[in-house]
Amino acid sequence: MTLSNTQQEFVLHFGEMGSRWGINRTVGQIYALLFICKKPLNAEEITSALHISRSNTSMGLKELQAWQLVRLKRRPGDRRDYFTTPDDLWEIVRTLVAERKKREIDPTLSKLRELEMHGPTGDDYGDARISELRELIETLTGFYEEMERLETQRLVTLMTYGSRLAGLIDKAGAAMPLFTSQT
Amino acid sequence: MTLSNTQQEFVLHFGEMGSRWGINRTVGQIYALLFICKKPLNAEEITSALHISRSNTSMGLKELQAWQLVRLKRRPGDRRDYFTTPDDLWEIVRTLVAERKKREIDPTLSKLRELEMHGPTGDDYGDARISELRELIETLTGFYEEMERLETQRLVTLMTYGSRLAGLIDKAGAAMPLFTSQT
DNA sequence: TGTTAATTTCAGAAATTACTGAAATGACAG
DNA sequence: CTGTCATTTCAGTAATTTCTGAAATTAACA
Repeated sequence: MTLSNTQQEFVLHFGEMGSRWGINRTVGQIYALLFICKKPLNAEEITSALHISRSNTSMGLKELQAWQLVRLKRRPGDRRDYFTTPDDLWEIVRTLVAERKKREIDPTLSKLRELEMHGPTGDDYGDARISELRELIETLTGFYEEMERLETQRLVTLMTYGSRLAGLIDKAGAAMPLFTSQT
Repeated sequence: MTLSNTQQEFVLHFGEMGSRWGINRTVGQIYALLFICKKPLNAEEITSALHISRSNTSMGLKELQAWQLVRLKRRPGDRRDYFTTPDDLWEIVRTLVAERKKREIDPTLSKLRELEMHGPTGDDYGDARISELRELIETLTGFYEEMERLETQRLVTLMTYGSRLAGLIDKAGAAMPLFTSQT
Protein backbone atom coordinates (compact mmCIF):
# COMPACT_ATOMS: atom_id res chain seq x y z
CA MET A 1 0.00 0.00 0.00
CA THR A 2 1.35 3.36 -1.07
CA LEU A 3 -0.61 6.54 -0.64
CA SER A 4 -0.86 9.54 -2.94
CA ASN A 5 -0.06 12.95 -1.55
CA THR A 6 -3.69 13.81 -1.02
CA GLN A 7 -4.44 10.49 0.61
CA GLN A 8 -1.45 10.93 2.86
CA GLU A 9 -2.59 14.37 3.93
CA PHE A 10 -6.11 13.17 4.54
CA VAL A 11 -4.89 10.34 6.70
CA LEU A 12 -2.50 12.53 8.65
CA HIS A 13 -5.18 15.12 9.23
CA PHE A 14 -7.50 12.56 10.72
CA GLY A 15 -4.66 11.39 12.88
CA GLU A 16 -4.08 14.89 14.19
CA MET A 17 -7.77 15.50 14.78
CA GLY A 18 -8.14 12.17 16.50
CA SER A 19 -6.99 13.57 19.80
CA ARG A 20 -9.64 16.29 19.65
CA TRP A 21 -12.27 13.70 18.82
CA GLY A 22 -11.45 11.48 21.76
CA ILE A 23 -9.73 8.75 19.79
CA ASN A 24 -6.02 8.38 19.34
CA ARG A 25 -3.94 9.24 16.36
CA THR A 26 -3.53 5.72 15.07
CA VAL A 27 -7.23 4.99 15.26
CA GLY A 28 -7.95 8.19 13.36
CA GLN A 29 -5.45 7.27 10.68
CA ILE A 30 -6.75 3.76 10.26
CA TYR A 31 -10.27 5.04 9.93
CA ALA A 32 -9.28 7.68 7.39
CA LEU A 33 -7.41 5.11 5.36
CA LEU A 34 -10.33 2.72 5.25
CA PHE A 35 -12.65 5.60 4.47
CA ILE A 36 -10.92 6.59 1.25
CA CYS A 37 -10.14 3.06 0.06
CA LYS A 38 -12.73 1.43 -2.13
CA LYS A 39 -11.43 -2.03 -1.42
CA PRO A 40 -11.45 -3.56 2.01
CA LEU A 41 -7.97 -3.68 3.54
CA ASN A 42 -6.39 -6.29 5.75
CA ALA A 43 -4.29 -5.60 8.79
CA GLU A 44 -1.02 -6.09 6.98
CA GLU A 45 -1.91 -3.51 4.34
CA ILE A 46 -2.91 -1.01 6.99
CA THR A 47 0.29 -1.66 8.92
CA SER A 48 2.50 -0.99 5.94
CA ALA A 49 0.54 2.01 4.71
CA LEU A 50 0.71 3.77 8.06
CA HIS A 51 4.13 2.55 9.18
CA ILE A 52 2.91 1.35 12.51
CA SER A 53 3.34 -1.95 14.26
CA ARG A 54 1.14 -4.89 13.54
CA SER A 55 -0.10 -4.98 17.11
CA ASN A 56 -0.99 -1.33 17.02
CA THR A 57 -3.10 -1.99 13.96
CA SER A 58 -4.82 -4.80 15.77
CA MET A 59 -5.66 -2.61 18.72
CA GLY A 60 -6.83 0.22 16.51
CA LEU A 61 -9.14 -2.06 14.59
CA LYS A 62 -10.50 -3.43 17.81
CA GLU A 63 -11.28 0.08 18.94
CA LEU A 64 -12.99 0.90 15.65
CA GLN A 65 -15.04 -2.26 15.95
CA ALA A 66 -16.08 -1.26 19.44
CA TRP A 67 -17.30 2.00 17.93
CA GLN A 68 -19.08 -0.01 15.22
CA LEU A 69 -17.38 2.21 12.68
CA VAL A 70 -15.90 -0.52 10.49
CA ARG A 71 -17.27 -3.55 8.76
CA LEU A 72 -15.44 -6.83 8.72
CA LYS A 73 -15.37 -8.73 5.43
CA ARG A 74 -13.91 -12.08 4.57
CA ARG A 75 -12.86 -13.45 1.21
CA PRO A 76 -13.31 -17.06 0.30
CA GLY A 77 -10.00 -18.88 0.36
CA ASP A 78 -8.31 -16.12 2.33
CA ARG A 79 -7.90 -16.37 6.06
CA ARG A 80 -7.32 -12.71 6.64
CA ASP A 81 -9.83 -10.18 7.93
CA TYR A 82 -10.63 -7.28 5.64
CA PHE A 83 -12.11 -4.02 6.81
CA THR A 84 -14.13 -1.23 5.23
CA THR A 85 -16.26 1.71 6.23
CA PRO A 86 -19.92 1.86 5.17
CA ASP A 87 -20.59 3.44 1.77
CA ASP A 88 -23.43 5.46 3.18
CA LEU A 89 -22.03 8.52 4.95
CA TRP A 90 -25.24 9.20 6.79
CA GLU A 91 -25.05 5.79 8.32
CA ILE A 92 -21.58 6.68 9.55
CA VAL A 93 -22.88 9.87 11.10
CA ARG A 94 -25.67 8.00 12.82
CA THR A 95 -23.23 5.53 14.31
CA LEU A 96 -20.84 8.23 15.39
CA VAL A 97 -23.51 10.29 17.09
CA ALA A 98 -25.06 7.25 18.75
CA GLU A 99 -21.72 6.09 20.13
CA ARG A 100 -20.71 9.50 21.33
CA LYS A 101 -24.03 9.91 23.06
CA LYS A 102 -23.54 6.53 24.71
CA ARG A 103 -20.08 7.44 25.98
CA GLU A 104 -20.32 11.15 26.62
CA ILE A 105 -23.93 11.84 27.58
CA ASP A 106 -25.66 8.76 28.95
CA PRO A 107 -23.32 8.21 31.90
CA THR A 108 -23.84 11.79 33.00
CA LEU A 109 -27.61 11.54 32.66
CA SER A 110 -27.57 8.45 34.88
CA LYS A 111 -25.37 10.15 37.40
CA LEU A 112 -27.60 13.21 37.58
CA ARG A 113 -30.68 11.06 38.11
CA GLU A 114 -28.86 9.14 40.79
CA LEU A 115 -27.88 12.34 42.57
CA GLU A 116 -31.46 13.57 42.45
CA MET A 117 -32.73 10.25 43.79
CA HIS A 118 -30.62 10.57 46.88
CA GLY A 119 -32.77 13.51 47.73
CA PRO A 120 -32.30 17.22 48.19
CA THR A 121 -29.12 18.17 49.95
CA GLY A 122 -30.16 21.43 51.53
CA ASP A 123 -28.28 23.40 48.93
CA ASP A 124 -31.27 24.71 47.01
CA TYR A 125 -29.29 26.34 44.27
CA GLY A 126 -27.09 23.31 43.63
CA ASP A 127 -30.07 20.95 43.65
CA ALA A 128 -31.96 23.14 41.20
CA ARG A 129 -28.95 23.41 38.98
CA ILE A 130 -28.55 19.67 38.79
CA SER A 131 -32.17 19.02 37.98
CA GLU A 132 -32.20 21.82 35.41
CA LEU A 133 -29.22 20.22 33.78
CA ARG A 134 -30.89 16.82 33.82
CA GLU A 135 -33.99 18.28 32.19
CA LEU A 136 -31.95 20.00 29.53
CA ILE A 137 -30.12 16.82 28.66
CA GLU A 138 -33.42 14.99 28.49
CA THR A 139 -34.78 17.57 26.07
CA LEU A 140 -31.70 17.33 23.89
CA THR A 141 -31.55 13.56 23.86
CA GLY A 142 -35.31 13.36 23.31
CA PHE A 143 -34.94 15.51 20.24
CA TYR A 144 -32.00 13.46 19.09
CA GLU A 145 -34.01 10.27 19.43
CA GLU A 146 -36.72 11.71 17.23
CA MET A 147 -34.22 12.73 14.59
CA GLU A 148 -32.61 9.35 14.75
CA ARG A 149 -35.94 7.76 13.95
CA LEU A 150 -36.33 9.68 10.68
CA GLU A 151 -35.30 8.01 7.47
CA THR A 152 -32.19 9.54 6.03
CA GLN A 153 -33.96 11.13 3.11
CA ARG A 154 -36.29 13.04 5.38
CA LEU A 155 -33.47 14.03 7.65
CA VAL A 156 -31.58 15.49 4.72
CA THR A 157 -34.68 17.33 3.54
CA LEU A 158 -35.17 18.74 6.98
CA MET A 159 -31.59 19.89 7.23
CA THR A 160 -31.38 21.24 3.72
CA TYR A 161 -34.46 23.34 4.19
CA GLY A 162 -33.53 24.18 7.74
CA SER A 163 -33.47 27.87 6.97
CA ARG A 164 -37.23 27.75 6.60
CA LEU A 165 -37.72 26.03 9.91
CA ALA A 166 -38.16 29.17 11.96
CA GLY A 167 -41.01 30.28 9.77
CA LEU A 168 -42.32 26.76 9.67
CA ILE A 169 -42.59 26.59 13.43
CA ASP A 170 -44.72 29.70 13.43
CA LYS A 171 -46.83 28.75 10.42
CA ALA A 172 -47.41 25.32 11.82
CA GLY A 173 -48.06 26.85 15.20
CA ALA A 174 -50.83 28.96 13.75
CA ALA A 175 -52.42 25.96 12.11
CA MET A 176 -51.66 23.41 14.80
CA PRO A 177 -52.45 24.58 18.33
CA LEU A 178 -49.83 22.26 19.78
CA PHE A 179 -47.12 24.45 18.44
CA THR A 180 -48.33 27.60 20.10
CA SER A 181 -48.54 26.30 23.63
CA GLN A 182 -45.00 27.24 24.51
CA THR A 183 -44.42 30.30 22.39
CA MET B 1 -14.93 25.72 50.75
CA THR B 2 -16.29 22.35 51.81
CA LEU B 3 -18.50 20.29 49.56
CA SER B 4 -21.50 18.18 50.47
CA ASN B 5 -21.54 14.57 49.41
CA THR B 6 -23.69 15.25 46.40
CA GLN B 7 -21.60 18.19 45.35
CA GLN B 8 -18.48 16.13 45.74
CA GLU B 9 -19.89 13.37 43.55
CA PHE B 10 -21.04 15.82 40.93
CA VAL B 11 -17.63 17.42 40.76
CA LEU B 12 -15.81 14.10 40.63
CA HIS B 13 -18.11 12.83 37.90
CA PHE B 14 -17.36 15.83 35.72
CA GLY B 15 -13.70 15.25 36.38
CA GLU B 16 -13.96 11.66 35.21
CA MET B 17 -15.99 12.60 32.15
CA GLY B 18 -13.60 15.36 31.30
CA SER B 19 -11.29 13.03 29.47
CA ARG B 20 -14.13 11.80 27.27
CA TRP B 21 -15.13 15.37 26.54
CA GLY B 22 -11.69 16.44 25.45
CA ILE B 23 -10.84 18.47 28.51
CA ASN B 24 -8.78 17.30 31.43
CA ARG B 25 -9.96 16.20 34.82
CA THR B 26 -9.11 19.39 36.63
CA VAL B 27 -10.85 21.58 34.10
CA GLY B 28 -13.95 19.40 34.36
CA GLN B 29 -13.91 19.64 38.13
CA ILE B 30 -13.47 23.38 38.18
CA TYR B 31 -16.32 23.81 35.78
CA ALA B 32 -18.61 21.51 37.76
CA LEU B 33 -17.79 23.36 40.95
CA LEU B 34 -18.57 26.74 39.45
CA PHE B 35 -21.70 25.33 37.89
CA ILE B 36 -23.31 24.32 41.17
CA CYS B 37 -22.15 27.31 43.19
CA LYS B 38 -24.47 30.26 43.26
CA LYS B 39 -21.75 32.67 44.28
CA PRO B 40 -18.75 33.39 42.14
CA LEU B 41 -15.60 31.73 43.46
CA ASN B 42 -12.05 32.95 43.47
CA ALA B 43 -9.02 30.88 42.63
CA GLU B 44 -8.13 30.26 46.25
CA GLU B 45 -11.57 28.84 47.02
CA ILE B 46 -11.41 26.55 44.00
CA THR B 47 -7.94 25.42 44.94
CA SER B 48 -8.95 24.42 48.43
CA ALA B 49 -12.24 22.83 47.41
CA LEU B 50 -10.57 20.59 44.83
CA HIS B 51 -7.27 19.99 46.61
CA ILE B 52 -5.19 20.96 43.65
CA SER B 53 -2.34 23.41 43.32
CA ARG B 54 -2.89 27.08 42.87
CA SER B 55 -1.12 27.03 39.53
CA ASN B 56 -3.26 24.19 38.30
CA THR B 57 -6.33 26.24 39.12
CA SER B 58 -4.90 29.13 37.21
CA MET B 59 -4.31 26.99 34.13
CA GLY B 60 -7.73 25.41 34.38
CA LEU B 61 -9.43 28.77 34.57
CA LYS B 62 -7.42 29.98 31.62
CA GLU B 63 -8.63 26.99 29.64
CA LEU B 64 -12.25 27.59 30.63
CA GLN B 65 -11.91 31.20 29.62
CA ALA B 66 -10.57 30.12 26.26
CA TRP B 67 -13.71 28.02 25.89
CA GLN B 68 -15.75 31.05 26.95
CA LEU B 69 -17.43 28.85 29.50
CA VAL B 70 -16.89 31.04 32.56
CA ARG B 71 -17.59 34.63 33.40
CA LEU B 72 -15.13 36.76 35.29
CA LYS B 73 -16.52 39.02 37.99
CA ARG B 74 -14.79 41.52 40.22
CA ARG B 75 -15.87 42.90 43.56
CA PRO B 76 -15.18 46.45 44.58
CA GLY B 77 -12.46 46.61 47.17
CA ASP B 78 -11.28 43.06 46.40
CA ARG B 79 -8.37 42.43 44.10
CA ARG B 80 -9.21 38.82 43.40
CA ASP B 81 -10.91 37.44 40.29
CA TYR B 82 -14.19 35.66 40.84
CA PHE B 83 -15.67 33.20 38.38
CA THR B 84 -19.15 31.86 37.61
CA THR B 85 -20.97 30.00 34.89
CA PRO B 86 -23.92 31.62 33.13
CA ASP B 87 -27.32 31.13 34.78
CA ASP B 88 -28.92 30.27 31.46
CA LEU B 89 -28.18 26.65 30.61
CA TRP B 90 -29.11 27.08 26.99
CA GLU B 91 -26.49 29.74 26.68
CA ILE B 92 -23.98 27.26 28.01
CA VAL B 93 -25.07 24.69 25.45
CA ARG B 94 -24.73 27.21 22.67
CA THR B 95 -21.23 28.10 23.74
CA LEU B 96 -20.22 24.50 24.11
CA VAL B 97 -21.51 23.49 20.70
CA ALA B 98 -20.00 26.54 19.04
CA GLU B 99 -16.60 25.90 20.56
CA ARG B 100 -16.62 22.23 19.77
CA LYS B 101 -17.57 22.97 16.21
CA LYS B 102 -14.72 25.45 15.99
CA ARG B 103 -12.21 22.94 17.31
CA GLU B 104 -13.50 19.63 15.99
CA ILE B 105 -15.27 20.39 12.72
CA ASP B 106 -14.04 23.59 11.13
CA PRO B 107 -10.40 22.55 10.76
CA THR B 108 -11.48 19.40 8.97
CA LEU B 109 -13.83 21.28 6.67
CA SER B 110 -10.97 23.59 5.73
CA LYS B 111 -8.67 20.69 5.13
CA LEU B 112 -11.18 18.89 2.90
CA ARG B 113 -11.71 22.03 0.82
CA GLU B 114 -7.99 22.46 0.52
CA LEU B 115 -7.56 18.88 -0.66
CA GLU B 116 -10.29 19.34 -3.25
CA MET B 117 -8.71 22.58 -4.46
CA HIS B 118 -5.48 20.81 -5.26
CA GLY B 119 -7.44 18.99 -7.87
CA PRO B 120 -8.41 15.41 -8.56
CA THR B 121 -5.73 12.91 -7.81
CA GLY B 122 -6.67 10.20 -10.22
CA ASP B 123 -8.17 8.12 -7.46
CA ASP B 124 -11.81 8.57 -8.38
CA TYR B 125 -13.19 6.78 -5.39
CA GLY B 126 -11.05 8.63 -2.88
CA ASP B 127 -11.78 12.00 -4.50
CA ALA B 128 -15.50 11.32 -4.47
CA ARG B 129 -15.38 10.20 -0.89
CA ILE B 130 -13.66 13.37 0.21
CA SER B 131 -16.09 15.63 -1.57
CA GLU B 132 -19.06 13.64 -0.30
CA LEU B 133 -17.72 14.08 3.19
CA ARG B 134 -17.23 17.79 2.65
CA GLU B 135 -20.80 18.11 1.42
CA LEU B 136 -22.16 16.22 4.38
CA ILE B 137 -20.31 18.40 6.82
CA GLU B 138 -21.60 21.47 5.03
CA THR B 139 -25.16 20.20 5.33
CA LEU B 140 -24.74 19.51 9.03
CA THR B 141 -23.04 22.78 9.84
CA GLY B 142 -25.56 24.66 7.69
CA PHE B 143 -28.36 23.15 9.72
CA TYR B 144 -26.53 23.93 12.91
CA GLU B 145 -26.12 27.55 11.88
CA GLU B 146 -29.85 27.83 11.31
CA MET B 147 -30.61 26.33 14.70
CA GLU B 148 -28.09 28.63 16.31
CA ARG B 149 -29.95 31.59 14.88
CA LEU B 150 -33.23 30.66 16.57
CA GLU B 151 -34.10 32.29 19.84
CA THR B 152 -33.89 29.87 22.72
CA GLN B 153 -37.62 29.77 23.26
CA ARG B 154 -38.26 28.63 19.72
CA LEU B 155 -35.48 26.16 19.87
CA VAL B 156 -36.98 24.60 22.97
CA THR B 157 -40.41 24.49 21.33
CA LEU B 158 -38.94 22.81 18.31
CA MET B 159 -37.14 20.22 20.39
CA THR B 160 -40.01 19.60 22.76
CA TYR B 161 -42.40 18.96 19.91
CA GLY B 162 -39.79 17.17 17.92
CA SER B 163 -41.84 14.02 17.82
CA ARG B 164 -44.26 15.80 15.53
CA LEU B 165 -41.56 16.93 13.17
CA ALA B 166 -41.75 13.96 10.83
CA GLY B 167 -45.42 14.61 10.26
CA LEU B 168 -44.76 18.30 10.06
CA ILE B 169 -42.30 17.88 7.26
CA ASP B 170 -44.87 16.03 5.23
CA LYS B 171 -47.77 18.31 6.07
CA ALA B 172 -45.68 21.35 5.33
CA GLY B 173 -44.40 19.65 2.23
CA ALA B 174 -47.92 19.22 0.96
CA ALA B 175 -48.70 22.86 1.57
CA MET B 176 -45.30 24.24 0.65
CA PRO B 177 -43.83 22.87 -2.56
CA LEU B 178 -40.30 23.53 -1.34
CA PHE B 179 -40.60 20.72 1.08
CA THR B 180 -41.50 18.12 -1.46
CA SER B 181 -38.70 18.69 -3.90
CA GLN B 182 -36.38 16.18 -2.31
CA THR B 183 -38.77 13.56 -0.97
C1' DT C 1 -4.80 -34.30 14.54
C1' DG C 2 -0.88 -31.21 13.43
C1' DT C 3 0.74 -27.35 10.66
C1' DT C 4 0.54 -22.88 9.24
C1' DA C 5 -1.11 -18.29 8.89
C1' DA C 6 -3.47 -14.79 11.12
C1' DT C 7 -4.95 -12.19 15.22
C1' DT C 8 -4.72 -10.86 20.01
C1' DT C 9 -2.64 -10.01 24.37
C1' DC C 10 0.41 -7.92 27.34
C1' DA C 11 4.55 -6.21 29.80
C1' DG C 12 7.64 -2.79 29.22
C1' DA C 13 9.31 1.41 26.54
C1' DA C 14 8.28 5.71 24.47
C1' DA C 15 5.59 9.63 24.01
C1' DT C 16 2.37 12.73 25.56
C1' DT C 17 -0.25 15.24 28.82
C1' DA C 18 -1.18 16.96 33.42
C1' DC C 19 0.40 18.86 37.68
C1' DT C 20 3.41 21.20 41.01
C1' DG C 21 6.39 24.61 43.36
C1' DA C 22 9.13 28.39 42.72
C1' DA C 23 10.00 32.43 40.48
C1' DA C 24 8.30 36.16 37.60
C1' DT C 25 4.90 39.28 36.43
C1' DG C 26 1.04 42.26 37.09
C1' DA C 27 -2.21 45.31 39.68
C1' DC C 28 -3.61 48.12 43.04
C1' DA C 29 -3.24 51.15 47.49
C1' DG C 30 -0.82 54.20 49.98
C1' DC D 1 7.75 54.65 43.99
C1' DT D 2 7.12 50.85 47.24
C1' DG D 3 4.94 47.11 49.41
C1' DT D 4 1.43 43.76 49.23
C1' DC D 5 -1.48 40.58 47.32
C1' DA D 6 -2.95 38.11 43.32
C1' DT D 7 -2.16 35.78 38.95
C1' DT D 8 0.70 33.66 35.46
C1' DT D 9 4.56 31.27 33.66
C1' DC D 10 7.57 27.61 33.32
C1' DA D 11 10.94 23.94 34.13
C1' DG D 12 10.91 19.72 36.23
C1' DT D 13 8.24 15.71 37.81
C1' DA D 14 4.37 12.67 37.90
C1' DA D 15 0.75 10.34 35.73
C1' DT D 16 -1.40 8.64 31.85
C1' DT D 17 -1.78 7.06 27.31
C1' DT D 18 0.04 5.07 23.26
C1' DC D 19 2.95 1.95 20.92
C1' DT D 20 6.00 -2.04 20.24
C1' DG D 21 7.93 -6.76 20.03
C1' DA D 22 7.50 -11.17 21.72
C1' DA D 23 4.62 -14.70 23.19
C1' DA D 24 0.08 -16.70 23.36
C1' DT D 25 -4.09 -17.67 21.20
C1' DT D 26 -7.27 -18.61 17.58
C1' DA D 27 -8.85 -20.30 13.07
C1' DA D 28 -8.46 -22.75 8.75
C1' DC D 29 -7.32 -26.49 6.46
C1' DA D 30 -4.92 -30.88 5.10
